[in-house]
Amino acid sequence: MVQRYDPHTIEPKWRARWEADNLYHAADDDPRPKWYALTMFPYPSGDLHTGHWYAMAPSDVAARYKRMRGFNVMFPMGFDAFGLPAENAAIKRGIDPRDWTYANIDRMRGQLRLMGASFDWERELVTSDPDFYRWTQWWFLELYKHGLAYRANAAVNWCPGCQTVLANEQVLDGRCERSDDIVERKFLTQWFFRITQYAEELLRFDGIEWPESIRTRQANWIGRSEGATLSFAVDAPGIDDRLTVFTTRPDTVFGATFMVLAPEHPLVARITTPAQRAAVDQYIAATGRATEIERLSTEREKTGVFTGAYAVNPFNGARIPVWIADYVLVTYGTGAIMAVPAHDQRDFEFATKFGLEIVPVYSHQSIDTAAPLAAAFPHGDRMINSGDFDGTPEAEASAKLVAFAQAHGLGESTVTYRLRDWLISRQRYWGAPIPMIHCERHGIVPVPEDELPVLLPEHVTFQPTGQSPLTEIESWVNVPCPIDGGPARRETDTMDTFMCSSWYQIRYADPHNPERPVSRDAAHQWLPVDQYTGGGEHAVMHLLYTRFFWKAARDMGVVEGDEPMKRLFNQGVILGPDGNRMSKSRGNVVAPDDQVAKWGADAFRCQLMFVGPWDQGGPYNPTGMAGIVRWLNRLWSLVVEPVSRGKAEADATRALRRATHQAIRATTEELEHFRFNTLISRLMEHTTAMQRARDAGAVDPAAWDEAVKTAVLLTAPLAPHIAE
RNA sequence: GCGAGGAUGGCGAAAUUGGUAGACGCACCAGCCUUAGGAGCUGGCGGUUAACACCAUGGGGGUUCGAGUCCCCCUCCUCGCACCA
Repeated sequence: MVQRYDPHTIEPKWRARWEADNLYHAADDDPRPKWYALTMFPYPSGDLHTGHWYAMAPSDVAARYKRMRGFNVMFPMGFDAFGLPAENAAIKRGIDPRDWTYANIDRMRGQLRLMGASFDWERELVTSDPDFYRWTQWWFLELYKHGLAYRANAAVNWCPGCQTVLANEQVLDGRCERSDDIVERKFLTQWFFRITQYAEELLRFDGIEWPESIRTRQANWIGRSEGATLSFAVDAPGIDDRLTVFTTRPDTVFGATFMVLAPEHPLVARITTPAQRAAVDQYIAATGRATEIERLSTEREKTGVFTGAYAVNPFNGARIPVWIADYVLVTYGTGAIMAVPAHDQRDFEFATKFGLEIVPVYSHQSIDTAAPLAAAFPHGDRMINSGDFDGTPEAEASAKLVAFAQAHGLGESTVTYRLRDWLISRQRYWGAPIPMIHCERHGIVPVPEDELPVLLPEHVTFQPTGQSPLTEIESWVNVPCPIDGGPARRETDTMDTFMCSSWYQIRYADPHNPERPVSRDAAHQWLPVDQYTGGGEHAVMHLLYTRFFWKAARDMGVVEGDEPMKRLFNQGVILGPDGNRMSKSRGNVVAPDDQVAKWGADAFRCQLMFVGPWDQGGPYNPTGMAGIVRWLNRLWSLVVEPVSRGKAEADATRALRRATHQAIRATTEELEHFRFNTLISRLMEHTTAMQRARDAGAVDPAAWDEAVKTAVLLTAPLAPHIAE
């Protein structure tokens, strides 16, 4: 009696066997070449959803493929366990964030096992374990030692919903990336990482294969801009400050007819004249209330106020008014601009509205520069109204102007970046405490390394007050100063959870090391990641932070090489059958556990991969499951049921062998490029070819055995249980 | 506004460097089988047509012996970025 294909019998059986055999543990001393395959680890939200399967199952296929190709594959899994939802659960339902998180992890661990993925569970890590965050804190101290962590007062993004500050990368369209609340601007003293020190290097992607879209988004985010800083004297009695501006168009400096400072610019208070003070103060108050969204709206009409002060254009001695306006951002360049209304549309609109002078400094073949301009024209032919520079063609103008400025001490060529330093303080409880101590006598003192980890206290009360809940715990906050034992206080902010995910892939190489975050040997053996897979939504957050972190770690001598992940693949987003994002409120959720209970893990894995190209995502097709199940059934029958072996037609044998070898070739090709949908279709064709051979009468034993063996091997990465 | 990607049957999608458009699968239709099932098997399935044949890859032009693929224009969709001086 031949057994029928029954995933519910074979799947648990083989998963238990793999675990008992420790089959997928990647040993450090394995002589085969290593392959580090990594899929982004999940946040323990409580339930493993189809999105997780869509990200992880194909990653597992790729990892299994590499294993079959003779690599010593490490494919680890863990949990990105710090973060706000745990704390929100605590506030909402009175559950301890720790209990909530670890209960979720227990549940998700079980759900992950259903996938039949070849995870190396011996290397599992949980970022909220003291064994892990001890090293997160260690990195903080190292960064501090190397001048890459500092505390500063700055304009920061404040999320009123989350009651904490956010990094620039975590603000999307003026809203909190997590809670969607409109972000406010505040001036606070916070901890930063000096990611800008690596801006130039982060723009290079040498030696790594990352998607063009991610590279472009990172490059745009870093926003390198070449130009010059020019220095203008303030023409006011008793004030000898100079106003420094950044411009990409130093060649238009003779057309600078006024200046504009950001309302928050530190010189505003000093240069404002008594007559203008009231208007200026009112304007600053108004813009302070405006949200980032309102301020950045392109449609919005320009606003601004005259400070009463004047500056002197160092190139032509012109006395030009100094205004403040919120279209100038304090966070970019020097927070001040020279306004050239003839050649910059924003300045043009401002000048037109407030009746300021407009002086073109370029001739233009189709514009009458003597008549009033209808709009700014950014590019022209030759310089005019520019003294000795008149007649210079635009292509040569900037270099000439900068050389002049440099020679006369008026300015210099400068590169500016849009990228800001990474703000990592969070006024929240459920994160790794920043290992710093504030002492009245010694200032900021790092916690000595041998006192790590700074443990998160337990049994905390949660009231989102805008301050870390840790502030309330006097017994934790008050500590002796490490220098003289005198009274001091702990830093009560915790670290951005993106800090944990910036280095987790390093820890997987040596997850239980009590001495170091990673040993030299383990780092050398396993790092960097050979193939990283995950969502592209992290383009300018996690994927940028981890590159920065790696480069810093390299410069500390902890890791080798310039990049943390050699190859990156971004899968698409799997949607509900109705084409919308899966959500309980829409009722379009496909739950992996249900699918496994119904069809088996192999079928669900294959169906997710069969719906379309992996990087494209798209709606899940529940009816399509029938095709996958039919295929697995046909495959099973062909392999386990007896066939008539004997003298086959030469043509039939040849056709079978041809189909088998085409399948081998196609599988290799498709797997190398993550084309799982077409891979499955090729395997289906092979299955059909086998059926045809079997139904034609007797099969050639050698060709048949080869076809069976091949079908099983080629299917193994995709549907590991049935293949086993 | 700028940038990138996309538009192929009823549906998801295939299609090296230009070379039989629609592989594979779903759904559907017909038939077979059966203790009638969310089962299995066989065949059909872009459109018009009795057939021959013709038409067909968002729309319009072009290059070419030959275009889903290359070039130009247009429409729509998706995703980034967006007062960055």
